[in-house]
Amino acid sequence: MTDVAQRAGVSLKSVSRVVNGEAHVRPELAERIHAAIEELGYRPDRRARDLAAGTTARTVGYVQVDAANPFFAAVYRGLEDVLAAQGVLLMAGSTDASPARERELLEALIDFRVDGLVVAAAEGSDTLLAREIGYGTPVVCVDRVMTDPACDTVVSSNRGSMRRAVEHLVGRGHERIAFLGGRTAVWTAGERLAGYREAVEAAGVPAWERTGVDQVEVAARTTRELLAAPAPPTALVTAQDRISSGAIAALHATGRQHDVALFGFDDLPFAEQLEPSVSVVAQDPRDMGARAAQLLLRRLAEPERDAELVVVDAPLVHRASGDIPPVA
Amino acid sequence: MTDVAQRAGVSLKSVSRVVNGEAHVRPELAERIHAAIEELGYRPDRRARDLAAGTTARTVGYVQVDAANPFFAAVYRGLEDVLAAQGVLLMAGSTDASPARERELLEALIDFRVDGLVVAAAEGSDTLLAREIGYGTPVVCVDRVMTDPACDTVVSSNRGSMRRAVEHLVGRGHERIAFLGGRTAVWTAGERLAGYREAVEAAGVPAWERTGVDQVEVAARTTRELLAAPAPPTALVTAQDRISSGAIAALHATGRQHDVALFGFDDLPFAEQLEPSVSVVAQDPRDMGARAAQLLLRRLAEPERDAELVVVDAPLVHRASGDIPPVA
DNA sequence: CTGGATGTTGACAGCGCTGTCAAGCCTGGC
DNA sequence: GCCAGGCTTGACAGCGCTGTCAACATCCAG
Repeated sequence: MTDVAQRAGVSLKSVSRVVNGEAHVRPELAERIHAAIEELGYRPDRRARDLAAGTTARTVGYVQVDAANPFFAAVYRGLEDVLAAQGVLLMAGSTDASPARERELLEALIDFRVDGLVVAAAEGSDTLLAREIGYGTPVVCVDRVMTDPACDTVVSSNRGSMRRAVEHLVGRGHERIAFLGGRTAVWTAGERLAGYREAVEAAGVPAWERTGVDQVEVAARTTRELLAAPAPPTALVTAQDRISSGAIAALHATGRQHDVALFGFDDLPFAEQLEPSVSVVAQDPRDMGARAAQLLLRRLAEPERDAELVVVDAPLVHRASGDIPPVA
Repeated sequence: MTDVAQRAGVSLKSVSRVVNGEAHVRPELAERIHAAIEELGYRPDRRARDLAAGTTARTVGYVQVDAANPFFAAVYRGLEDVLAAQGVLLMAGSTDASPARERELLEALIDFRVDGLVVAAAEGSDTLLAREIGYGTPVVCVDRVMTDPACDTVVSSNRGSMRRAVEHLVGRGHERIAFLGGRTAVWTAGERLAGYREAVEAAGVPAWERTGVDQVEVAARTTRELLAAPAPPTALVTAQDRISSGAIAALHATGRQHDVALFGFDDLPFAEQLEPSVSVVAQDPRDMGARAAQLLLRRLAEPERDAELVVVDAPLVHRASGDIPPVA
């Protein structure tokens, strides 16, 4: 900037004025400055500007479990959809469910003085987050619920949708419905399990639970074990996309895909084209991201408002696999 | 920081020393400062630190077409895999193939003084990018090639792999092989088309090209049109995942999936479980991202080295759909 | 007990920029 | 011709931090 000022033969302040489009600069002078900027390829330093003006960086930090996972990628896109329109940039990182990494990320983001944080990482350093909320940093939780302190939150209707999916299976006459779910320490996993339990209890059919499944391969192996049982389940409920993938792979590999009903949580690519097509509870992660961004923006505008909980309805998408009847 | 210094009764510089773990601070003093930091919940401001120390922000900008697209999300993850280990944070944005948005993003990223840029957006403001390279900003192109000035680049073996896929189809006896590709202004789309042409010309079978297909729905419609022709293609080659998705949907919807051979570019979720399972050229975008990050890191270390072109081999994954013979 | 080496601390300038404020200029109305 | 009022410009301080350097304290060898 000093170079630009020198080249144009003006003071720093005049350059600053031109760069920021302030009024009160003689057109002739402005032109000279523009020329100097052009020749030097000058771009102002946002960090210095924000520091000097006391403005925030207009950036938002996004902490997710895994950027390559379609769910989180879609949330990211949803955030971006609304944030980019406001000129807000995203800084993001994956935790791979490691609390240490989450802590590291959160701290790095805070050190950069992001305007707000969106956290889509189910487990982890609640304490650090709680503290940060205490200091007034706007935080929105996605797909995770924090109660102390309360925090703006966006979640799907995990429990209710899962319950309805299981009820559908019950309605088709199933009595041996196995549930494959993730680690129950994860809030959403717990909710979905609870939905399953509500449904089987209400129907008076036995609960058959396998939790702690968090990889495709484990889901496939578990499915094979289940199918090999003397009285195997006639229906499978898979509590998230990776588990569905594993179960579908196992079902196809053993040729049982037309015999065992399947209801998955999370929509799947090619769910329509698979044979049988697969019934799912379809979350809309992009929408969740967009809502999270809106919540964040609103909190930025009104810091004192009460924490808001947005529950996005995740509808059932009925396809063939959920309508397979129980075999005798 | 001033608050911390006051509370601990020391100078700013001592706090700075403790925060940065410099030597030459009496343990007792350090402890007092730590206590003050703890009580005040102080976190240093990275922007101010970088500014004062003249260090870079240790951030990398990633410009992609669409964060929700699995290919770009995987590249992102690959970048993160190697960058996070170096304590480098990513700032990313989607362009949706809009040059204006790309320009905006690039400028914003530059204003934040990122250490380097990774660009995975096929079309766009080469001029701005070229200029930035001229100013010495490290830039790595992924899935796009820029020649003037040369720039570190990571691409798949687009042309060769596509040629081999078509050759495989030819080897199975196909003579009516239709190609569904994206907009040829996009470098990768052009390369894949070129690979197709090489193969059909060598085999002496007619070229049958449909380009400019860039949405799932368009791909599906085009596929239906192709199949409705008097002498429909006996094999389809789809030049990217979204086109494959559309073609597969159309094939299944019309019940022709077992009659028409299909070879797709980009691996697909459930490619194995679909019936028929689908043959593809499998790019490894996560690896591409990792290599891009390595290239960037290397250039950061040695700014003067020649631009490097990394071609990642994209192997053919033979499954059932590529082996369907031509119907008479 | 002295000198030099080493350890500890803080004052101060300055990173690139903006806010404040005052100085100098021009305008038009009387 | 004079002055109030507005326009244009730049000097300067300071955002939160670090580098430099000088001041002072402490230690040990001779």
